[in-house]
Amino acid sequence: MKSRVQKATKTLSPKQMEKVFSKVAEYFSVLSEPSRLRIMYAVCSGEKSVSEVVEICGLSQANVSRHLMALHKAGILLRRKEGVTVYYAIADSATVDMCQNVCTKIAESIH
Amino acid sequence: MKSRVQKATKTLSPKQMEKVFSKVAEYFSVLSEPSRLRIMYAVCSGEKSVSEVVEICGLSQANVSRHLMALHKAGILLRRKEGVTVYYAIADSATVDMCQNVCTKIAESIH
DNA sequence: GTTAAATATGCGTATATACAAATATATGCA
DNA sequence: TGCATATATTTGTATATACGCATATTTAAC
Repeated sequence: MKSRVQKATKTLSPKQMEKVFSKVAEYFSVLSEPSRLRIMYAVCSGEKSVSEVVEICGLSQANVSRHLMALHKAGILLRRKEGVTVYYAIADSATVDMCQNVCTKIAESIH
Repeated sequence: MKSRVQKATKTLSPKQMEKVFSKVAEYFSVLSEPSRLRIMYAVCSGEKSVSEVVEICGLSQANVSRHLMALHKAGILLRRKEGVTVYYAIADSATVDMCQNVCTKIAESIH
């Protein structure tokens, strides 16, 4: 962590470092709920509407809506409105790759 | 996320999938606190004792102890006792790499 | 405008956890 | 044994947030 963070934050003050850590913590926080990971799993195969995610995940509409919004506000999902329907899609495949890696590692450790 | 997770979980039942998501959520949860990220930053440059981390991070001893323990229980840090001193070190450099990537991306996106 | 469908939001409750302060435990040494 | 140091834990309080339920908002069709 040190070298690359320092490279990216070479000119950052301790206060700015704190700000980065705070933002990174928020980012991980969004991914720290099983329901949201389920939703990510549903969306990562392709853009989905709220209703479709509700159908796939079996969660309540209110919860799905809120979780999708949280993922969107964190910059993890894109949001596109078409009529009354709202579609969400992965914003950055790097996030999905990261989740893939963690899931794989943990799935293996469970076996 | 789909292809690789499915590859790793090809034979997993929905219940087992839930278990994986639950574990992954716990994993991200441990990394979703600024204090713990600060501690990770301190430890990733090399094994550190609890007191050293207290000194570096400026957090209370009780908090550092608990955070280090949480990171250890999540499998992120190794724990080694030598006399009264307890040393913690990065267990898997992949975790640090992941934090590096996220930190870099977010540090760039700030300014 | 009225209605229906899709999505978002307000509110109350339950749960989780970070932190501070005090205390407990463990180890090494005289 | 007694004491000092290092680490861990307990307890209380404050804060955050997931969920269920009800309701509001938005848009399209009529």
